[in-house]
Amino acid sequence: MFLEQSGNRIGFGEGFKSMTINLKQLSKLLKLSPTTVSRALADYPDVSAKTRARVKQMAIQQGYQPNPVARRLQKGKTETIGIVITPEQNYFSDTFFIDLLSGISNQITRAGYELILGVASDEEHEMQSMRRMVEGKRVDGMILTLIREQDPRVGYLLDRDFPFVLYGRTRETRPYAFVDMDGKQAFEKACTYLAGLGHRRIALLNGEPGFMFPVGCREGYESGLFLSGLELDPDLIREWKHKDPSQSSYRWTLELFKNDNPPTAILFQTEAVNGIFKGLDELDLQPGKDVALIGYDDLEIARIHRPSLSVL
Amino acid sequence: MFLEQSGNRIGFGEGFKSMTINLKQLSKLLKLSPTTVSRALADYPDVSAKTRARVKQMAIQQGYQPNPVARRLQKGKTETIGIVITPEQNYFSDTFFIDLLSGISNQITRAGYELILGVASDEEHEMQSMRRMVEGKRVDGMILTLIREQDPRVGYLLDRDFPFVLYGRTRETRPYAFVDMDGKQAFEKACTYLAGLGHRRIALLNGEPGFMFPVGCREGYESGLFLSGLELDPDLIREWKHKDPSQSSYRWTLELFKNDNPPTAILFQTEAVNGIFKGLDELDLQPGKDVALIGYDDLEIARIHRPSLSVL
DNA sequence: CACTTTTCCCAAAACGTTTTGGAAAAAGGA
DNA sequence: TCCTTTTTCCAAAACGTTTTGGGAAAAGTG
Repeated sequence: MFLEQSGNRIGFGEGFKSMTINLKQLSKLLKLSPTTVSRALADYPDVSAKTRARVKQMAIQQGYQPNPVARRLQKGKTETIGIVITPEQNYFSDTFFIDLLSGISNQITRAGYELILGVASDEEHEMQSMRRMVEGKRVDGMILTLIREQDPRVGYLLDRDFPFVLYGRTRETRPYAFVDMDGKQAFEKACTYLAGLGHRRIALLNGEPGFMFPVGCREGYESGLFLSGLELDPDLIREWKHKDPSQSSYRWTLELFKNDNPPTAILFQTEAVNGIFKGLDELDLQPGKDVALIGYDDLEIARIHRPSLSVL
Repeated sequence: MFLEQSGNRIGFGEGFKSMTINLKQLSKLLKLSPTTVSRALADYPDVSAKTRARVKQMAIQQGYQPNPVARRLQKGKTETIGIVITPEQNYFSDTFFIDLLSGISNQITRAGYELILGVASDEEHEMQSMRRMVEGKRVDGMILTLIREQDPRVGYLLDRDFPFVLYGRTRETRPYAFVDMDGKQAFEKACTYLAGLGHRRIALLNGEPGFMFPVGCREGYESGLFLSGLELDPDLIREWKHKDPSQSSYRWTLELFKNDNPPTAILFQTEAVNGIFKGLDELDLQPGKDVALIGYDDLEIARIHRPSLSVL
């Protein structure tokens, strides 16, 4: 990567002389006390409609915006939510992740809050980045993603009663807020659907343990088999690696078909799609013809992929 | 997407009763004035080595961390850098983007600063999100990405002397700070390299105008042709759409080979890689054999792709 | 009119730091 | 010893807002 630079060095450190107006200045302009102006803008009932209107108009005219830092100090809230993401995250999806971030950011902005971002390269830094936000009193709440089955962050936050939401789930008995996809239901449906089509050898190319989502997917798979009166065959279950979904699922695909009684269908998370297709290609098997495929997760790559996939 | 929730509603809005210690409390503990404690921690020379040590030890023992909000108010700095990203960004790369974010975040954290994130879905929201940060006095400086050839944000920031750095470049005569890749040099090299191998019909599958990077790439391509004594043939230049690199480059690939005198090599940004391969596949052309390919940008997908690419 | 209630406004305190402008004590110099 | 300099500390102000706790004027009530 070639780097260039133009112009003088720019000092972020010097601070920026705000040319914007102050509450005190605004109140002077209006010949009112700062109290009244503040309360007028906050729609308190103890300021007359007339002055409220006058204040608001002047505020707009002067482009007044209360200094968020001062407000936060007084209110004792940071009006900020923290999120720590991991480069690993990207392997799990392509546009999905940024779409998630986008939704979060929009809602947070709408609420007048701010989203501060930490990027951590491994579990240790994840924890460190989160503690910096929490103990440094930099945020009012945390959003956690890429949750592992055993995730010390959740215990940490619960222990100190710090507000948070999980995107995903973990093994923790105490109640907590989370948002997650129901992999169990999806895989159960997919499984019974395939069985209904006559498939008897349905393979599962699952994520490896460590995160929660493979747990649900496996549960759904097993329950789907059971509901369809099929036996579970451990030889038909394989787990791709988080670090390299493509390679590992490619290898497992090859291996699945070394079986004397090979699968006629494969269930998988979309992370594995590339590897599976590569494997089938090498085995001269036509996806959708020789082998039925059902993927899970609405990832962009699934939409682009050819031949097209059944995505649940 | 199925959503679930567990536990009671958690109110981010109530604020969080900090159980951490205060400067005043700490100073009381030390039987010193807040002034002295503050200055001791900041390594001012007007506090004796002995008390400085005592203060620091107690601070660590009590887990004291100065409240960043209060510090910011007093210092008149937000200690915060803003960045606005676009979902579009994701089409331009896969892990590359998060890697960039990661580097930025790490450096910013190291400096004790914070990174606040805005996600904007289009140009209008990009501007709006940036203005919110700048005029709302929420940041000391901005980082801008996905810069367009004509980018009103740059003028806006220059006009009000607000510190910023561009990741990319724009058409603007005033000096400003930026970081960018030298697409021109890369494409020139690639072009002369191919010409050296004997290629006479080198196609360019470039990004469409609107951003700066296709400009540099095209310049490099043209200069490479010139240096190799080749004529520029407009029929060999095509532009993929930002909105849909895969589809558009797929179509252009097909069209390139409808030419009476088709190309023997293609230069492209890696965004186009999927479309090109799909096109060549359909035309029964072997990449690397029937057509030489050189891609640009160190994207993860290029590493995974099979057959492997020459990536510059 | 005298009293109470309502309306409208404001001065002062508070949030938790850092900076300013000394002041007291200790040390040095003659 | 007396004066100057250095060392070490601190009280008060400041950052820009919101909240607290009234207070004065206006409006209602008998």
